Amino acid sequence: MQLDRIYTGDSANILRNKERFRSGSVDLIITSPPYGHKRKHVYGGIRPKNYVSWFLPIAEQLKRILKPTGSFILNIKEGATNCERETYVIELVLALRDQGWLWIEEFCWYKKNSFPGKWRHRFRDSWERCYHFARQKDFRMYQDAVKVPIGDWSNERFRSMSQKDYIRNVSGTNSKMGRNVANWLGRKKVYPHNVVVFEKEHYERPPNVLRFSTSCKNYNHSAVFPLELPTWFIKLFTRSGNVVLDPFMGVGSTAIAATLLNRSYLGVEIVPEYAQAARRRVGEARQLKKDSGIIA
Amino acid sequence: MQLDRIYTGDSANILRNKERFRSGSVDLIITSPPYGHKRKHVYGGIRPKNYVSWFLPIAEQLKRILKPTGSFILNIKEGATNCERETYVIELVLALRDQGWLWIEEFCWYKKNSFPGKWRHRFRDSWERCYHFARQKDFRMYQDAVKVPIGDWSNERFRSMSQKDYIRNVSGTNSKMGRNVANWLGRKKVYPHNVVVFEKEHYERPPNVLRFSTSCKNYNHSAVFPLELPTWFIKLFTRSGNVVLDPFMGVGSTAIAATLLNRSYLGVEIVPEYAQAARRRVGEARQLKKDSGIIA
DNA sequence: TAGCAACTTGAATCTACCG
DNA sequence: CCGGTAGATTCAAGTTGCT
Repeated sequence: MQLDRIYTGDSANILRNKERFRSGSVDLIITSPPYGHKRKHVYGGIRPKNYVSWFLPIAEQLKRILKPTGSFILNIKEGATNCERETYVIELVLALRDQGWLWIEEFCWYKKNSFPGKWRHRFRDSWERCYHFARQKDFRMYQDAVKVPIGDWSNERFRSMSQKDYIRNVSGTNSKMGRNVANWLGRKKVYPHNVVVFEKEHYERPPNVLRFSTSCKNYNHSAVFPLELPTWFIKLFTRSGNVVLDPFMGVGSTAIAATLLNRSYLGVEIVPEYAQAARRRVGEARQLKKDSGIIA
Repeated sequence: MQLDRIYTGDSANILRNKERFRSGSVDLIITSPPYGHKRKHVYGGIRPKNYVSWFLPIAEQLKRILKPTGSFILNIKEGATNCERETYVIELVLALRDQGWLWIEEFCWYKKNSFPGKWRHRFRDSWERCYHFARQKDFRMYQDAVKVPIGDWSNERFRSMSQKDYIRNVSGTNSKMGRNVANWLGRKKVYPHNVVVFEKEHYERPPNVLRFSTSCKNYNHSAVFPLELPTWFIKLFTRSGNVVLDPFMGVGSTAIAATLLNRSYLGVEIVPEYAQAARRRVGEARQLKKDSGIIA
């Protein structure tokens, strides 16, 4: 099996190739498939009512290719037809469970820069679903990899600790949750919570809500996701040297993120122009990394 | 039918009373029912596997009581069992559609003050679902009532990118939306479809992500939602003098919000102590409004 | 004063093993 | 092989001090 390749073709066919995509060989699948659309000319253009039956055979192959301890991240959002939200996405979740996938989580990707809405009965659609599926309960998850530095507040706060900071404060409900500020003393890194400052930009990243800017450069492709999105999940679910697969690669964000993080990638893209753009962009990213001497 | 009353009792029974809850009499139903729970001591404690069949008869009555042009807002979030998310919430959505409801929208309530936190295979849950259902396509919606000044919108949107970048980005897409935004950049005005013009001011249509903090004063109730949540939906879907129903009233947030906005309310609460607390809190709110001379 | 910034630990459930 | 039990695993509708 060759790594770091982007195949031009239809995932519904090409994923069945057991030499190119060997069973149990991939650590993470992350993808944003074509969404169901009423209008045929939009990218992909699977009809909502056919969506589940179109996706299931592909998911069957993905299950074969994924390592038993791997994860599958599916970025998707149903549209609205005739005033109603489509149901194919939630039907797909139930169908994937029937196929043997475990539905672990639904992350909310809150899109900071969503376009304004223009509908009388509907607001701007400013979030998408990122489903996390796994093959078995003990999938790999590297939570420490997404820790962030503790805030500057801690210096001041820890200097003047009050009596109450040293005792455990339990909530008034019977939830048994509590906090003890003294336990945070000396901590360098913390789990992601609300506002993360990164290169002077503020990103919000509470546990299962992700807030990134949408991509600035969209390469004439209507569904590019920002690098931060695959980056976050690649850090969370893989380690250096692991393999990441995107069966609907588009212009290659997943492959670029994987490359910058020293992971290998595999991709499939049906539109030749997109596949070509993806290969070029990955090459540029690899060069950039080499030039800058970054060893992640 | 008497208005501004909170009945102590079980919604599964009491909503069938056609004198207390007359057919087609309510403009908005907003509620946060007990979630499915494994733990018995938690409020409500309906088992996930029984949830849909428990809820459907109640929803049938809600459909009877709601005006044809009214809306039903359901705040809920599934938990996790044995490493997987429960499926009863998405099954409920499909079942409610079968019952004749239109699924209009799913708002994301992003709890911006949620704790960080993690378990071996899971981060802390920091968002909940707010489903919007309606009986028919032409439900009432007063978007002006929740408008946001356009200044905030442009500031936030362009904080992280230059306007030139934005034009370049947007004009690369084939979407019509892109041209609208590009136009807007040049003229500082947007098509009226994108922006609400109200008293000569331009307002953005809000997104379908709501950012409210969870309530901190819990009144011995483990699941109080913040006043902002019912307030926002009451403004959006009702006018002064309309009637709002909460069949799982808890300590009365919905009734308080309705009172402060000069709407009438109806409520049902099964726990006598909560019902009593709700009546007391509504009375306090009414008094407060009178004292301060606010006429909303 | 408003806003910010941070996990813990008990209990229910699951599983593996033993009688 | 089945059922019961002990040990392991999983999950949680949160607040509040400080600047």
